[in-house]
Amino acid sequence: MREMDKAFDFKTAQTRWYARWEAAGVFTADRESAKTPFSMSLPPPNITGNLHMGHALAYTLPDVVARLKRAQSFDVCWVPGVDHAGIATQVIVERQLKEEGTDRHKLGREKFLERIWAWKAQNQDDIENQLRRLGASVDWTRKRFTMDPDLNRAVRKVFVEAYRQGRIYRGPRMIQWDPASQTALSDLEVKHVERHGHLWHLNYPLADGSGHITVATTRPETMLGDTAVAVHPEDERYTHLVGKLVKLPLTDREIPIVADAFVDRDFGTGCVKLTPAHDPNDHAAGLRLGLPSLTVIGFDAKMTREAGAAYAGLDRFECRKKVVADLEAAGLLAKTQSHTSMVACSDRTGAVLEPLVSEQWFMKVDEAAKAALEAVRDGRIKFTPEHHVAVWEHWLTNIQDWCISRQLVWGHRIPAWTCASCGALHVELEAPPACPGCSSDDLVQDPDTLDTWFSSALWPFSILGWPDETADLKRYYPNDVMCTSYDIIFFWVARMAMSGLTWMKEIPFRQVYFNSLVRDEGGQKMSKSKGNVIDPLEVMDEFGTDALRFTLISMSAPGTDIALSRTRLEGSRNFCNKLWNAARFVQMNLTDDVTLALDPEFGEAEHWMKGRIAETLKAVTEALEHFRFHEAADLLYHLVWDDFCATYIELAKVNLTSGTPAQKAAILHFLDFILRALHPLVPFVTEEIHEAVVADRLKPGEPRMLAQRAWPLGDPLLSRPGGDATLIPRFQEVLSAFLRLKAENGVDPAKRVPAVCSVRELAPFAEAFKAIARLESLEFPSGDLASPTRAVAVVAGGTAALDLAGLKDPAAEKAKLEKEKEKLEKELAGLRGRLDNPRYLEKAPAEEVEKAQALAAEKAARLEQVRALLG
RNA sequence: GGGCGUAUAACUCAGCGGUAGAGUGCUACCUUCACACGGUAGAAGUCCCAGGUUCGAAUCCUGGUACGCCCACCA
Repeated sequence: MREMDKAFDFKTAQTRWYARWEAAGVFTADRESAKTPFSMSLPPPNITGNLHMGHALAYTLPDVVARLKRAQSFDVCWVPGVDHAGIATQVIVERQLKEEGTDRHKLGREKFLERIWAWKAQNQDDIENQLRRLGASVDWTRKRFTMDPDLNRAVRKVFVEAYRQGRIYRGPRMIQWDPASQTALSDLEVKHVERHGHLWHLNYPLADGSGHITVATTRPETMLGDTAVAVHPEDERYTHLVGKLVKLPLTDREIPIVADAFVDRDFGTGCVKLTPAHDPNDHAAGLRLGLPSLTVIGFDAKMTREAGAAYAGLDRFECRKKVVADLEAAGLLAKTQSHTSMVACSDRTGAVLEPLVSEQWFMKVDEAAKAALEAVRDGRIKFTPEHHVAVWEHWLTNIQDWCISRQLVWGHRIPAWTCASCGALHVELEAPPACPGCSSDDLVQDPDTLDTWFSSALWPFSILGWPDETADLKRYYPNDVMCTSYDIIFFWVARMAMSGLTWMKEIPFRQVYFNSLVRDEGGQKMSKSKGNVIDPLEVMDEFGTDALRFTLISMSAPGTDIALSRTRLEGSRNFCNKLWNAARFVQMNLTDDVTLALDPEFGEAEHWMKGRIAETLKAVTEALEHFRFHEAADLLYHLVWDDFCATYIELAKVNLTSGTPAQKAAILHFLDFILRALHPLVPFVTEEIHEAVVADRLKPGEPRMLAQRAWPLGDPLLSRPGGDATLIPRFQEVLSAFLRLKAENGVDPAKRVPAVCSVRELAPFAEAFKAIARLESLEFPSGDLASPTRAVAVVAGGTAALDLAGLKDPAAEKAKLEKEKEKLEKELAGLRGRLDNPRYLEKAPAEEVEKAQALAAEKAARLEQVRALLG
């Protein structure tokens, strides 16, 4: 048996074990198994980067669940994978090309794609290895990439079916255009950012020369594309002008003044310029009123020829300056106000978006949204924490059609072909050899790709082999649990629900657990620009993976964000080390004949420890099954530190060093229970200890690796009858009293003094008292212990005292007793107040009253002792 | 403009109807034969404010206040 080091060396442990688990197939699901299946899908990380702290949390929590379920004898299928991350990936590779002095247009579509695939291969390996370092117990034999050929087949299948059903359509519509990445975006990819700008008041002269009308705008450059000015139909200030024409400044056009109820009379001047080509509101109004649309800004965010010779080719923001200057020069700038507004920006590139009309593909989602709403309302899908339901309801009831086409190269290519000769559009699973209409073979595939989330939406079933009816699909769909971050509830969770219900006719998962967001020590969101990012890879190097996991788990109270701090990480590392050293101490004292096959011998301490483990295991199981990870971590922390290390091992030291094999077997069993209970949370340190201490002492037939051992809840040993559960807490109180008396009287803790105690039931613990509190002797006499040389403390059921002779500090003792008396009197007064209230006695549950009475009796007894000692 | 969340010890957070808790930090002491990534003892809280429900409220309700987040086309 290997000797254990003085401190837990996590670096070697965490590289050794994952490879062994994986090689032994511990994480491989078995579709032939007779066990009950339990399935999850890993939210696929983007191939664009390293694991960040959000991933660490989002993958640790389901790993706890997976390891628990595996131990509870479920056939766990947790499928991992990575996401191609359309825009993000393309932006990164394009940036690399730029550094090399080239770009994707020079390279050409095919070469560019090759380049991205090569980059992807490297990154995928990296991120997969980072997942392994984290300990994520996923089934690598089933790993997927969102652009794998069979996932592409699923995407094409959905696209073609949806098109045939009329759920997918193509058409010119106003979309949000990102000039930086040169693609359309969906509404979800738009972030509204507060920007300080101006509100310019512009005078538009009336064509008949009878004055002017003043409009207010934040985007003066768009005035070059105005096709009307709108006022509210009931705005008396302007009704007389409706129908008149104004002369649009800086152009030679005349445009009408129209009335529409969408105008807010109280904003600006109450007159709004209408630019149907460049504003979603104006676009809608233009359609309502039959106004022409004039595109003055192009896809490159530069002004078009339509903007006029003076402005064509200018960047939109340059043009803004020029338009303002020109209007001012013409005396038409009435006022410039500073103004703060929410500007639509790309979530990905940060660029200011341009609303533009263009030909795009859209998906109708109203029906699917209803189904998804229904599934949550009727409880088929449950959310933890539940408050996310409100957000879900709001978004899905106001959902708009989804713009799914992207003008990107990296992604699933849209399976649509246009005939170059007859112009017919064909949406097919495979490229048609010739146009079914005119037989021309000159078919051109749509160059666009699909929104990344289109393939993500199919993830829970596409990874199991859909559209084929595979055995995996039958067994593992729907998933039991989906653990993910709430910031992608719309992007991903809602869309998975909608597509699952549409294509599988069945929910994709029964339970969604939304994990928290990880923030920095001060509660700030981590971001590169703030420089407060804590890198999980570095944390794993410095504190160990187990410490990182334990910290995240212990801070994962549902519904609150996590402020990750160094001190918490240190605390978790210390905890792992504490466990390690307790195990090391046990191991040092075990002889080869001590095994888990021995029938252990229980004394009072063992009965108590057994009870503590049994209670804790029950509570931990309950907590984990309800996603109260922090509660499980807290319970186990105290079980290990307070109960096992501080109390039990101290009491068992005699047995441990000189006991019989049967007595030592009890200790071994307890350590074994603790390792099994902690393994889902801190797999590396527990496996390492298991190897060093337990693996050679297992019962015949038990798996040698902890990762394969069973969850210990319900083990017969934990319900062995016997023992007085109150004895150990009373022992602890008396022990603590002895130690305190030494401290209070300024006695060196190492000085051995004679002691007495009136609680005679504790006599069997005399040796433990003497060893731990370092007493010279300990008697359990009957009668009054008080004496001038004794320092006395009141404990439950009696008194405990040290014979200090000249060392006693009477003043300190008196002060202490006075303080205790005050406290007891106050507590007793509170209890009496309650118990003397007839309405309390009448209305409170009997159980409560009894508890209060017992407590009052105990306090009264103590108070009496204290008073007696004070004389 | 809507919606959600959070306010508890110096810090970070649990608890959420029946004697105020943890970790870290702080003070004093301890090189006790598993662990100084340790041990012992201790100090430390009008549980944001104001009302209400209740025998009883940090916990439930109402209204404030302060932060944080999400959604939304007011030019």
